Amino acid sequence: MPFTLATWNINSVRLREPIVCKLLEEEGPDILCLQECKSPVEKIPMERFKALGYHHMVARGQKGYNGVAILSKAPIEDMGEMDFAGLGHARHVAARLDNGVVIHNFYVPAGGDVPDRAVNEKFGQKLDYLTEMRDWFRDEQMTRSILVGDLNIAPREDDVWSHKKLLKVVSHTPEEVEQLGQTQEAGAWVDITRKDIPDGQLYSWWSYRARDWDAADKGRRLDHVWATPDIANAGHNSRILRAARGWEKPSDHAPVFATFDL
DNA sequence: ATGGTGGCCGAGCCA
Repeated sequence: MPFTLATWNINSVRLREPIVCKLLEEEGPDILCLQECKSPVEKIPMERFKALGYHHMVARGQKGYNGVAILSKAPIEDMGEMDFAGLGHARHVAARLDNGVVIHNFYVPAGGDVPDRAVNEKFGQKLDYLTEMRDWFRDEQMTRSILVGDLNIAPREDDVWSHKKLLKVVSHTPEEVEQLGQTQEAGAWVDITRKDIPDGQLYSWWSYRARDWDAADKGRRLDHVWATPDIANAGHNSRILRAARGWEKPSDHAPVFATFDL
């Protein structure tokens, strides 16, 4: 049975409840993975999502910051969470579908402004988080798994509006790109979005600070869908719903979709 | 070179 999933950094699930519902109604993914819910789990407006057919949720939350959730039409099993780099943040949760596929939903630390761990502790935490992800994937050797989320890194030159201008900007520095590459390699993860859309500029995030985000189009591809090699061939139909960036009271991220024939 | 916006909560932190 094929299923479609979407991943979306929602920047407050309570404030954005109307556009989460809009996405569920108009696009109807089987699974929606959210990041930056910025809410305790018990305050996520689950009744609204249930009314649209999404009766199941696996989530981790905290007050005001971070938070990840997996919404599903079909039952899912809570597979726990990891707390990398000892941050004590709600940045990961995993769920298993009936077909045995495990979905890992990540919100990797943004890393602050200065790309130097000697002067910016947050940048060091981001690198450490990725290192611990790498070590976990190396030790676990996962199969039948999908990894989605806001990884806060745009790895390719065509994942950003200007490779040259962003080389020293956190999210596209060579150090981060190298670290993300190691994390991806450790689990042999296949970038499904780029498998489906191999060429051309591709973004999932546009800053709130731009005068006209659409016209300026200074985007970055921070949000990712990866799969383990045993199921990577089942992934297809990747797309980024850019229109959602222009919805009422938008998130600064657009949802990323993929379908898996499994 | 700087400041631009937005969300958490109701100041200052985080993105």
